[in-house]
Amino acid sequence: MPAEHAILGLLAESDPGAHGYDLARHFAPEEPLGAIVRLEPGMLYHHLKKLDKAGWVSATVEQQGVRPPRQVYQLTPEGRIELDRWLADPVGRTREIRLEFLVKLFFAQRLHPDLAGELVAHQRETLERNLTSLKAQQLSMAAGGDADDRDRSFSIDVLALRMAQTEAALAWLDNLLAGESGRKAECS
Amino acid sequence: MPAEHAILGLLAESDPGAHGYDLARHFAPEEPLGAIVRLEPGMLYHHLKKLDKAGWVSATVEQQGVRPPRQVYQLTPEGRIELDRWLADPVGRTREIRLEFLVKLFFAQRLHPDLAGELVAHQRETLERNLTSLKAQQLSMAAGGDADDRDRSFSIDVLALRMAQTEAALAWLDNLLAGESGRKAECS
DNA sequence: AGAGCCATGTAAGAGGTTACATGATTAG
DNA sequence: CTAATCATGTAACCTCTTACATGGCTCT
Repeated sequence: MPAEHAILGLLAESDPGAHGYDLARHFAPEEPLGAIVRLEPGMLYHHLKKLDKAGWVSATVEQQGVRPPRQVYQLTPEGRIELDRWLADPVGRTREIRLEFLVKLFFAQRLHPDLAGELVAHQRETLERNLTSLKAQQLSMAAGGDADDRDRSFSIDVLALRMAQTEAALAWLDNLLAGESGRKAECS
Repeated sequence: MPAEHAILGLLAESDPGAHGYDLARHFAPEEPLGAIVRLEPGMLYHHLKKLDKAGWVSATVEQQGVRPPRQVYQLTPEGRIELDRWLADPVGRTREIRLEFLVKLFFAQRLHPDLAGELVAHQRETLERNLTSLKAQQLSMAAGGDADDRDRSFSIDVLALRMAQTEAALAWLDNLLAGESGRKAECS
């Protein structure tokens, strides 16, 4: 799922459009995007066909003599709408921060630099809600006595891990916001 | 992969063996194990067949009159060896802590309570190494100047997230160790 | 009488990985 | 001469998800 939106994002940045091989380069492991999402050529071409069928990209064939003809893809207006909707939508679970949110952030900074801060803020709120719910579960876990001691102590450890990971992500988001406004202030 | 080892772990705990439906109960979402790994019945039976073919479990059929016959599975000696090997082996990546390591911890505490602390210590070392490598990448990133500014600043943010998540996991592991030795001291 | 438990599975399909095929061109 | 680049894909193969089929039994 994040891979397809990453493709939409790349097409939004490449003005006359791009063909599969062009896009594949951005998913090489040394590129910033490839360091987050891995995408083999086979899957890339598969996704492009799916996006075409969904009406989010459109292809125009470009003949090239001896090589296979290039399919040059462009973002359609519907595709752009879908991309913007996706970019504004924070991820629901903490574990999705590492992949999907990073991809959103990557493209938000490029396509809507002024709205990237809003994405971060919304993501912060979502994680804050998750943290609250984890705290509630922790309380009910300490009280509720239908499980045996080993089970309860283990469940408490699990909750503690989830809370620690969520808190770490929240702190990172705060640093992001501080860093960005900091850089803005430097320039003014 | 963690699901199959969880099955081995459950069979190690159930003495005369267990059939699929028995095992499935442990993967219900309200059970401590089901809160970590989700496993639908279809996949469970599939895994049991795979484990049988691998020689890690063996099945004996138990007729039941009108209902479909029970396949009662038992852990084989090879299965036990594989389980113990897996239990002693820390996970390589921080993101595997949330799933695979928690399953290891769950069974380590039940099957080898005295070795659980060792697993945690080994996991700590592994994550510590990961953290060192992330720090090195961070340094080379700040120095290396072949990328444009946006790319570099983004890559730095990505590294900062990974470090924050790894540090959170390390702190949680430390609390685990402190908690366990604390509980041991209480009992003595 | 109807819901849900027991106990096994199959079937269909989505999604992903890995490896390969093509065949000229260009760089070391 | 060898290897990589260009540019597309296909094929085989896993894994996982979702949903369903069976059919008697027990609880309310």
